[in-house]
Amino acid sequence: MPGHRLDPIDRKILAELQADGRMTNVELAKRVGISAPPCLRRVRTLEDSGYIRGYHADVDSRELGFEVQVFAMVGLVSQAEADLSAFEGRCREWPLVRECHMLNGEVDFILKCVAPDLSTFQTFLTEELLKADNVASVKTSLVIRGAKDTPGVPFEVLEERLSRDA
Amino acid sequence: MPGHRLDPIDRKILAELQADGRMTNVELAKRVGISAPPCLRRVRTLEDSGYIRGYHADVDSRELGFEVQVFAMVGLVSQAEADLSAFEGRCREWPLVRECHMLNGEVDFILKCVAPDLSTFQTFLTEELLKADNVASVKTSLVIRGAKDTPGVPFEVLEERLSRDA
DNA sequence: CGTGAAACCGTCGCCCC
DNA sequence: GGGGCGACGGTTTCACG
Repeated sequence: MPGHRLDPIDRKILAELQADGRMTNVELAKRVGISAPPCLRRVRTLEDSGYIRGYHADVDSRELGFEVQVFAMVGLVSQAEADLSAFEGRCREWPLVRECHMLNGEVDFILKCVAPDLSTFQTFLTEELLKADNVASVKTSLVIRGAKDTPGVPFEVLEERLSRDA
Repeated sequence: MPGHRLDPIDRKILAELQADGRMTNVELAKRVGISAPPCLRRVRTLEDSGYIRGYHADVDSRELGFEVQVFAMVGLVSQAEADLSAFEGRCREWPLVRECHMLNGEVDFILKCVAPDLSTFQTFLTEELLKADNVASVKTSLVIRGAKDTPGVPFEVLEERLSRDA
């Protein structure tokens, strides 16, 4: 249900499951201060209403052999809606592209890519991305090192804002 | 090559837990073709050795009230290592900054930020980021819409590469 | 890596406010 | 409406072969 506001217990549940997605329900219930059955009911409701999209193990991509991470700024020839959608669809099919966001300003899209090595990425760049329909320009920036990569959302900011508005 | 210490069962475990981090151990064991106890031992080993950094619920930030997502390109005055580290440390303390990557090329850092609304972000931009020590320039791009945001790593690419090298 | 057993947990029905 | 209690079945997690 859109617009349904969450109470403080729901927000605590989301914050706890974001921090540790494998927490048992009894541990979660203890932390949010209710007993297990109603806690599980709340979690199911949050899942069904879309607040929780899923649960994922956070895998270390570098240790697994993905040593290259690249941001690519893409400009298109045509910005007609059908052409934007077509490009987005292509991005969804490329496994090396992990994120694709449409931006305002001079560039049309930003892509976050990973690859096992530079030559794999360059093959993708020259053979796939640059040859794709409607692509006018691509500027790539290699990630030299990662300084912060926090999954999820800052609940502290949300709580602060809610208490300020109250 | 990294990833070589992992056998096919370990890689299957990682792929399954990345797709569904709350999968029960018995279900996971069934999918990878071994019984539950050794499967759990493998998972613990993968956690301890850093291949699995953690488990997180994937929370819908927009539905929670974070309606603004921004990429910020930051140029610094000094690129001396101490100054780079100092800036990275500041990014880690800003809750609105979810990711901070050091790049090659004309810009020094790319930041991915979220905020409840534009005015919250603009306050952060003008009062925090632009006033921070050593910051020379900041160019921001608002995310108009997200087209793809896949957590994790493309295991398909890894498997293809391993079989090609074999 | 597999088997068995014990402790724990997820889940349901029912009762309460 | 949401929260608590109790019980059943499945799961986690040992020790051992």
